[in-house]
Amino acid sequence: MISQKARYALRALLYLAAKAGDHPVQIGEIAEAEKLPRKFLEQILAELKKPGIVRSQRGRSGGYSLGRPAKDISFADVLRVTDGPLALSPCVSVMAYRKCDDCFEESVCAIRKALLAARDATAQILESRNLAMAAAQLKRSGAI
Amino acid sequence: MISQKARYALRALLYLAAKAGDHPVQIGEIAEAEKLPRKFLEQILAELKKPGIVRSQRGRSGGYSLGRPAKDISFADVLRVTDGPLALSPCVSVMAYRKCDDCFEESVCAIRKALLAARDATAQILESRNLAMAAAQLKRSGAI
DNA sequence: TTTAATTCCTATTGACTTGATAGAGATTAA
DNA sequence: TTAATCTCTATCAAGTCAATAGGAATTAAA
Repeated sequence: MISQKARYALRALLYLAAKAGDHPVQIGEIAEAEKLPRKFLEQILAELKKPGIVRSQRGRSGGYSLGRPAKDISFADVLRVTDGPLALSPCVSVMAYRKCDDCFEESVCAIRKALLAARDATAQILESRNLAMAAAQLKRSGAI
Repeated sequence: MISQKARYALRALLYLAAKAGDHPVQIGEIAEAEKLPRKFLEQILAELKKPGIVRSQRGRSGGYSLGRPAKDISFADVLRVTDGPLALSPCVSVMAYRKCDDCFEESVCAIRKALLAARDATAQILESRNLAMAAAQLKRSGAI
């Protein structure tokens, strides 16, 4: 299951993607519109800022905007920030590989082989879905 | 990521699948062979017993064996017991559907659509891999 | 120059989950 | 009868999750 943090992040980002104006959006507006806990959202946006998924403008009339085009921000990008690797085991993570603590011999591990296939399938989907697609979907269904 | 419990469960089950004798295997043997914490393994096998993944024989010369043919125990079956639903959100879980707490309108949720596709991809893989395949793999690679 | 509005940073907290450990009870073959 | 096993319940420390809090830094506008 994804974390609450991930849900909040995705909703905030979708809001930014749907708005897509020229000037930044204030955190208060996002929190109110999407009914997100404001202070928690601050932390989340701070994390999203590090890898450049959002960028911020400080001071009066500051706010947040997407760090790059919505079509270049995938669900995988977001979930990796909020929830860590997509993989079901560190030994099959592409972005954050690590040997399992008690692994005997990775190359013959039957568990690993199944988890690797699962990772590839999940990543293929989540990397192919981006914020632009999701925002367009929302518009089509009249939710915005 | 899968839990430690899931790893232990899979290793114990693979041990049973590879052994595949007629009489049950004692928990002490499994724990020692696979280097698993014995008392923790007890709890795990108890959980696997409820849905019939393993069955047990009590008393002297008792032990555990697979509850059905290894080819009929998928990775998905095991992970659902140890780690809960495969889905990334309750609203896309097939085996344990639940509406998200703060969901506005499920049918137009853009997040849900992506997570649903991810679930299907993951489930397709994990339901198609079973203990018999994994055990055969181990034998082929000479690990047993 | 001041002020007000905003993001930024760090600490804290309660509830829950994880990964065990412990010990006694129930069952059964020898 | 006994010894070897599974069964059940309780407990625990450490970590994670989902927030909340308060003030510092920054900037546009008055």
